[in-house]
This record gives sequence, C-alpha cells and structure tokens, in this order.
Amino acid sequence: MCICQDMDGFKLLELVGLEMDLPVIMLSANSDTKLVMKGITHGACDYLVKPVRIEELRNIWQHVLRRKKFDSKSPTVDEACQGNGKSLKESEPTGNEDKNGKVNRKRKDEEEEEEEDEENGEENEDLATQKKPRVVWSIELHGKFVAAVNQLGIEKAVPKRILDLMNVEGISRENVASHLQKYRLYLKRISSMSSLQENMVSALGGWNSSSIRMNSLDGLGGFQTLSARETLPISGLSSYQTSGMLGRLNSPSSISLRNLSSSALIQPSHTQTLSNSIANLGKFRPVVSPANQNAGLFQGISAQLELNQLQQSKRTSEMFDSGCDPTIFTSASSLVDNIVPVGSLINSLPSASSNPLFLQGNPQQTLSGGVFGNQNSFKVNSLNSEPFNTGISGSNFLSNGRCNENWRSTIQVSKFSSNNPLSLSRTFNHDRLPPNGMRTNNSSSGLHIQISPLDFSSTGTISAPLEDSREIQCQAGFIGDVQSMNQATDEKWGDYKMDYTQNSNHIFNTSNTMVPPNGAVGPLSRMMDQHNGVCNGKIDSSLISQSNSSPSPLVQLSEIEKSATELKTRSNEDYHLGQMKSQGGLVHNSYDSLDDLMNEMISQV
DNA sequence: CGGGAAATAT
DNA sequence: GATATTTCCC
Repeated sequence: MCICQDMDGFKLLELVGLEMDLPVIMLSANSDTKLVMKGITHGACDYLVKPVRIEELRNIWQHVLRRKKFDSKSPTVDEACQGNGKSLKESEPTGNEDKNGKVNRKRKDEEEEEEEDEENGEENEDLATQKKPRVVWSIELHGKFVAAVNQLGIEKAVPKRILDLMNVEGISRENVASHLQKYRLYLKRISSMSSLQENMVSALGGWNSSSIRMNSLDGLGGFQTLSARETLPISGLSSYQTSGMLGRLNSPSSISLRNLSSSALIQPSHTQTLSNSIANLGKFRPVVSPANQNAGLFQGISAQLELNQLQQSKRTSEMFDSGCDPTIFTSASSLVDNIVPVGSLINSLPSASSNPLFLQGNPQQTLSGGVFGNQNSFKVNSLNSEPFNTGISGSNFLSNGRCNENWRSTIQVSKFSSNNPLSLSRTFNHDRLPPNGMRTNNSSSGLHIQISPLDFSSTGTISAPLEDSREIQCQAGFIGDVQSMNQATDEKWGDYKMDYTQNSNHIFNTSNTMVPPNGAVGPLSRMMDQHNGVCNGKIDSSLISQSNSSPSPLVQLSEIEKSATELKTRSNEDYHLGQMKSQGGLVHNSYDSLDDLMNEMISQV
C-alpha cells in the first residue's frame, strides 16, 4: 500500500486494516464524537484524544496482555477488538478527557493517527481519568478570576479564596495559584512600567530615551504575551467578552481603589521608588494596564519603531526631556514595538508622519482626532452603535456620555477632515497590506497583530471599528475623569488579556489592538506634539499624572489612535490641530486625583 | 496552603 | 523560540 501525504488518517486506517491486519489506535487532538466514531467504524481499535496521558498508554499495554490472554481463551474478544470498532465504542476518546466539565478545549486540530501493534482499546478510560485537562484561561474565566481578585483585594487574594469566589468547576487551587502567579507578574510589570515612566518623568532632563524605551518595552512585552495567549482561545467568541467585561466591570473601580489604598504590591525592583504607589497602581492594574496592553501588542515591532522614532528623534527626545509625558513615551515605545508592521508604515509615511504634523497638534487632541478619523473612515457606523458594547460600557458608561459628546465634537472635526480619514484609513490599510507582513504576522503571532491594522482596514466589520473608535474616544474623553478612566481602564485590564485577545473578534479588541498599533505611531507623534506645544508647561504635571494612573493608558490609546490617524492622514494636519484643541482641555481636567499620586510618586523618586 | 520556580505542553 | 500551564518543592 502506499501512504501518500494527502491521505488522511481514515484512509490509512482502512489500508492498514485491509492490508496489514493490524490493530490500530487512532490518535487525534480532535475529540469530536463524529470523528471518533468514524475512526472506529473504519477499523480503529481505539481512538485516543491528544494529548494522550501516559496512563492511557500504560493501559494500552495492559490491554494488550489481557487481549492475549483472552485470545487464547476466547478468540472472539480478540477479534472484536481488532476488527470492528464498534465493539470498542467504549474507548471513545471523548470519555477520556473530560473529567472536568471543561474537558477539552476544542481544537480543531487535525487528526493524526498512528497505528500500533497490538492493543485493545478499552482500557484507556480507566487511566484516562488520570489525565488532567489543561486549563485554558479564557476571557470569561479570567474575568471571573479578576472579579474574584478584585473582590478580595489583591492582598487578600489567595488561590483558595479566589477559587471559592470564582465558583467555577473544573479548576483547581493549583490552577488558580498558577494563574495568580502570572497575573501578579503582569501587574508587576505594569507597575514597573508606570514607575519607569515616572522615573523618567522625574528624570526629565536627563534620561536616555533608549533606556526608557527598553523599560517600557519590557513591561509591554509581558502583557502582550499574556493577552495574546488568552486571546487566542477566546478569539472565537464574541460573547465571552460581554460576560467577561461585565464581570470585571463589577469589581472594578471600587476594587481598584482598595488596592490602591492598600498598596502593597511588592515590587520587585527597580522601580520601587515609585513602586509603592506604582505598585498599587499596578495592582490596580486596571488603570495602568491599558497602556500596557497596548504596548504589549506592539511588542515585536519595537526595533523598527525605535528607529523611526529616533529618526524623528529630535522631537522625541525633546519630548522626553521635557518629560512631558513619560507615560506616553513609554507607551509610545511599547507601541512602537508592537507596531512593527506599523513601523513599516511609518517608514513609508515617515517623512510625513514624522514630524511636522505631529508636532503641531496636541497630542491628546490629536489623538481624539485620530480616533475620530478612524471612525469616520468607518463611517458613522459608530454612531449607531451600540456602542461599545455594553461590555465596555459597563465601566465606561458614565463616561460614555462624555465620550459621546467628545465624539461628536471630534466627529465634527473629522468630518471636516473627513476625506482624509477615510483616505487615511485606507491608506493605512494599503500600507499595511503591502506589508503583508502585518497580516502574516498576525496569523502567525496572532493576536496582537491582527489587531490593529487588519481589523481596521478590513475590518470589516464595521462594528468593530466603530467600537474601537468609540472606545478610544471615550478614553480620550475620559481622560478628564481620572476615576472614570481608571475604572474603565481597570476593566480593560481585568480583561487585559481579553481585550487584546479579543481584538480579533470584538470591538474591544479592535479598539485595543487597533489603538495600540496605531498608537505606536501615535504615541510618538503625540509626544512630539506635546513637545511642541502643549506639553511644556502643564504637561508635566498633567501628563505625569496620567501616566501614573490610569489616565495614561487612555491617553496612550488615544494617542495611538491619533498617531495612527496621523500617519494615515498625514495630510490632514488641519484636522489634527482641530482635534488637538479639544483634547487639551480634557487632559487637564482629569488628573486631579491622579496628580496627587503623581506628585507623591515623583517626590519619592 | 501559598508562592516560586522547574518542567512541560502548546 | 517563546509562552502558558502544570508540577514539584519549600
């Protein structure tokens, strides 16, 4: 017989059965009952769902022995085994895995089969039990986790308690402990990021942009991974978001506050100075997180971005020097990283993007504009929308009102520039396209990438875009209210993964992702802008505060978008400017509370 | 039990 | 090759 590549397992199974008369055990990651049945009906003795536990294998052996015994005694048994799958039904893979409710996350993998000499399949079930299904921290699950943690307060959140609060079956304390470990790590990163930012700010004058960037990158990176991973599983679902988001929302603000007060994070290292406060923030994570998330997305890209930035550098450096927006900066860098693909875009745009435009506009405003621009491109859909999704809304609702207004204003602006926006978006896309890389990346790396660009452009779905834009806008708008912002952010954070992850699917994602990518560019630009204008005076305080607390994330997002927009638009300087104005106002507003924090942090530093 | 870190699985 | 989870150990 010949085994060709195109031959699937079932064909092979038949061949083996016909020509070799060997007992065959099918192995596949696909636990679909239909497939199992098919395998068995095609002559497989057993069908094991991967991953296969050792116990299962052990059992197989035992069965072999048993079979031999039976054989001698009663051939029938043996026969049954080999020949017809039906007799083996029991061995159905399905059985094995599911101890827990969740059982197998479904994977569509391909099926593989392998034959093995003798065996009977029955036993695996016994053994099967042994196998522990791998817990996939879906957004939903993570949402519950976050809600539980928030409820308990980070300090009091220990695996056992979290597990109780989550009230989810199928996961063990160990699972929760592990996830908590990861979550803490994540928070830590965030906090460090913020701290770094702060430091940078404090340093204002003298820091190396490069070092800063590095830091930011690191932080982001971590997130990203987290988010990305999570995202994957989730990706399919739109639904999850809602639930997840809500959950988060619930806990949210109040929780975050607690955390802050308590503080406690342990920060590792460096940033400690800030850390306490920061740490808290980190715990808070929600707030900060957004930025991080964004950053995370971009990660890969960093180098390019940096280069780009550097090129633009002067401005950038200036910005830094001024210290206007450390946070932003960071985010920018992070963005940059992620952006890679974007980077290419940027490059292409570069000249234009680079400076001029950005400089002029205010970052924030610009951002808004950017967002809007996107929206425009999307088309008003946004309006329709529902925006945002409730999920989001949960946290944001309040702000929504504001946002809306902002939006409107923004929108107007965009309209005015409207042509551009669309063009921008398109351009954007195109640019990216060329970069197939982006897409490619997306597919490969996944999540993050998709995010942005793709969605954007293709996005087809309008909805996504809209939402994104909305969110973004909202964020921008929020900036004013730190608290609200925070909450929103928090939520996101909570979802952090979710958001990112989702990006593919949901709006959130989109927005997040989108933003980041864009943001990558944007941030820089933003920075630049600030530098130029706004930043100087107030900026420090306001910005800083932002960076520290949640605001920054938002800002970043908006920035990002903005940047993106800018990039896209370039041409639309006008448009930017207009937006900028509006933003500026917002920004300042927000920080009061944050400022305090900032101040403290700064002083500490 | 909780946390950190090595070992694995994806 | 890197990350997410699991497992092991203190």
